[in-house]
Amino acid sequence: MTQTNRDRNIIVTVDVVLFALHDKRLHVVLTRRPREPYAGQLALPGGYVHQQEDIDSLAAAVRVLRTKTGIAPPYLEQLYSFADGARDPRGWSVSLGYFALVDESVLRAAQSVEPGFGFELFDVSSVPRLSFDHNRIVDVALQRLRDKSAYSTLPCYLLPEQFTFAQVHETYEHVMGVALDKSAFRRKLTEMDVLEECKGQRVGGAHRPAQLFRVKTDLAHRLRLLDRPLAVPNPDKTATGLA
Amino acid sequence: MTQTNRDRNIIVTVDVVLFALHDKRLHVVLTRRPREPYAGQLALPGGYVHQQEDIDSLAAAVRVLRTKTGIAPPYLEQLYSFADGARDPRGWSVSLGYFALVDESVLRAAQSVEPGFGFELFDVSSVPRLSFDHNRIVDVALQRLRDKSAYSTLPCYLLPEQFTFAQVHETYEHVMGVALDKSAFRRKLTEMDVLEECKGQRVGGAHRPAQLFRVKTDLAHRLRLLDRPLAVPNPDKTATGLA
DNA sequence: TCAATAGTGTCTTTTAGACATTATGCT
DNA sequence: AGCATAATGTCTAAAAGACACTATTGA
Repeated sequence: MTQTNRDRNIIVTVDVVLFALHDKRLHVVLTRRPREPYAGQLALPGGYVHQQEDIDSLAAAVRVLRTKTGIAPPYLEQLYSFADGARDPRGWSVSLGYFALVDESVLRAAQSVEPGFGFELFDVSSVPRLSFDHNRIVDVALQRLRDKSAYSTLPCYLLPEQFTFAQVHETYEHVMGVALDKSAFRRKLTEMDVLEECKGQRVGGAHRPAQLFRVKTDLAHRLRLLDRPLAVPNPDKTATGLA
Repeated sequence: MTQTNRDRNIIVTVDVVLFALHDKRLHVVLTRRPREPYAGQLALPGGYVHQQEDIDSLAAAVRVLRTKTGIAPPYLEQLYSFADGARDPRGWSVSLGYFALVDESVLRAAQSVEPGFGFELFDVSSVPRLSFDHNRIVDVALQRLRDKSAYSTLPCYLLPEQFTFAQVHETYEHVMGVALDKSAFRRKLTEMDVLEECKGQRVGGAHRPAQLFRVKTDLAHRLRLLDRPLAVPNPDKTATGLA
């Protein structure tokens, strides 16, 4: 009933699945492991919980992400915990999984600041084999992101501060992997009253310029839930390039 | 970057929030702590992960629940992980939180088998002060149960194998804390095609007997998600006795 | 004036909310 | 018979789905 002496320490880490859009496709941020096990292999940014520094697991996730990638994401939430005796060759271990979203520009800023460390971006539809059970963690995160996007403003965290309606629309389509009716989508977002116009306009080439929006300041950095999920069209219409 | 020697072991436990209906109200199963810290105080059924016995955290939750309460719930899922340096006086700790649902009859069976151990049932609307951060864990579990009930067949796990339509209806109302239109609710469940008739009837007193149903066998013990949440009526109609 | 994208309008279909009505058994 | 609960039907209102249409710019 009590913890016996023959039990080694249980390893406790945090691992973060950080998503961003790149080339209109959802990508994951990965790092190379600096040491054994899996030295040199790709893995999620992660590391041990430091009892002295980290007041809780969220703080640990923030610290690890900052240390390994230089990124401080505006959205970071606990995903799931992966805990068993087989996922780490060193013994029974717990990974406190987090998932995070950033706008691509934040990535570029971070990458230039710390050129030695570095991280790599991978399209979620072609993530290579990762260390430990990190492929599974990515899968769970992807699932969660897709599910939650259907009934929340979560995908807005993948956008820069100002964006056009077309961009939000596109972002939802890329994240959810389906085509969404432009009109219905706009109606929904308008009724929900989550966006506000920026008075500046912007041209998308040689055509009619689009209105810029931002997430309403009073609910910026607050996730807004829908009363029902976004309607997904009936048959097999899929967003460009995604299934 | 690596785990230093001055770090004590991180404590890793599982704690289970087990819900059941009793007297038409949602209750939580609590136990008394056999030793320090909080000896004799109420707490969630929980305990250390045993590296030798538990292949993963789910197995640990099952074992702990069986050991402490004699109950093997049909529904058990990971809830959230609570991990910080302050929740346990012994040091930095991780609680892998699970939440579970059972039909009341399972409780009665367990309680009579093991009269020494025992657990206590508390109405969720009047849970006393608990050990550690267990009140918070209960709150999170309640929230999750309510949220998930709105778009799934989760509350069916609170019912016995056979039940009437009125019982499912009532159960949803008690769990969600709102009155649901009987007709619309029935329509929804019928369209979803999750229930099947049992050929036996049953009397509810001196009146027309109700048809008994069970969850369709092909999806028994499988959670079924709705494409949209259950409609909650417009204004302030609340279920009997709940807000 | 044309190409190309932004943004709006409108019709149809579906689903939900409200509530009336019928059904069935017991005493 | 009459009551109490079970079960169904119907009307209305509100969303969603589909898609056509208008608007606005630069070339």
